[in-house]
Amino acid sequence: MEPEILELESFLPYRLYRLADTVSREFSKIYKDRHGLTRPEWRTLSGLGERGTMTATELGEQSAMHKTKVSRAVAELERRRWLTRTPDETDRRVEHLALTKAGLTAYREMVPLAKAFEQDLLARLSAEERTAIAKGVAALEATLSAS
Amino acid sequence: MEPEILELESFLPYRLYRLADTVSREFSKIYKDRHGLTRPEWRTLSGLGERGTMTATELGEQSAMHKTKVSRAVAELERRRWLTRTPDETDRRVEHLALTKAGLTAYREMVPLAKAFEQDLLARLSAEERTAIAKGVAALEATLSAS
DNA sequence: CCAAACTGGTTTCATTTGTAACCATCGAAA
DNA sequence: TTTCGATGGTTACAAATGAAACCAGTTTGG
Repeated sequence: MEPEILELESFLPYRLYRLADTVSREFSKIYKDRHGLTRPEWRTLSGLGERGTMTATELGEQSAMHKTKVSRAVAELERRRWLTRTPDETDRRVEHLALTKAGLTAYREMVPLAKAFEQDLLARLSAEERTAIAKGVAALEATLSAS
Repeated sequence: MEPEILELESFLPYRLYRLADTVSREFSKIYKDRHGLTRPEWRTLSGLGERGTMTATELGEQSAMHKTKVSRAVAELERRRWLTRTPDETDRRVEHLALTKAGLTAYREMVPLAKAFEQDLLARLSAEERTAIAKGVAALEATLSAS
């Protein structure tokens, strides 16, 4: 074990990134092929589908996107008429976003595909491995959100 | 549990991506602040520092980068005189890349910082949590490289 | 009240990225 | 051999991203 060498293969930040990149790339094929969505657009669709109504700021918090990404994704989904904006009654800076019928249809079509993707991935692991990844990821999330 | 809703917060691809993004962003500050490196440049430096000599293709495989990223990173490090290219004797398409003294110095400066970063991250977890993340990530890596 | 600081959201501009086309070289098969 | 498909690597172009400036509206402290 030479101290001056870093083994990239076992370096956690690198491994996490590569893993997430691979999984995310694979999954993105689904919404890209299906609807030509970008990741920010998919997350926006997904967030609104799940929660019903959100503001752009809330969307950014929920899905860990920079506000410019949210802004552009919302603009694109609006252009497709997949969502509408409703001005807030009391604060005129704020807009409440919600999916249209068309947006909801697309979302409902995506949900089973997303779940199937996750299931397929997890099905290749043993029960202990599934527990391990869940526990490990949760632990890291916890420390990172704390700091 | 409504079947038509996807909970983004517990969706593995999303969680992995967010986690990796957060960690990677945090870590990138180190090499960005220090040397103004991009991620592909850091990986190239790191790969060559670890292995000594590699071709661009090998670099791409080792660090999971598309060949255009490798190409550009190598060009930049060469511009800085952190690496040199040596034509292969028998195959004139291939170049063997190696760090110069300056490149090696930068690498050696980075290694302890990278290790400290990883240690700090892992130190916030319990022993079981560390085992869990290692096991879980390894299991996912294994199934993904298999498929 | 009113100025200053702040917040929600958009736009601009420079940088990074991905895709595909490309050039040169190599290897295999006819 | 010649030719044709694969391979190492670069480049060109379009799309995605991040940082910072920006606009409008809101809050706060004097």
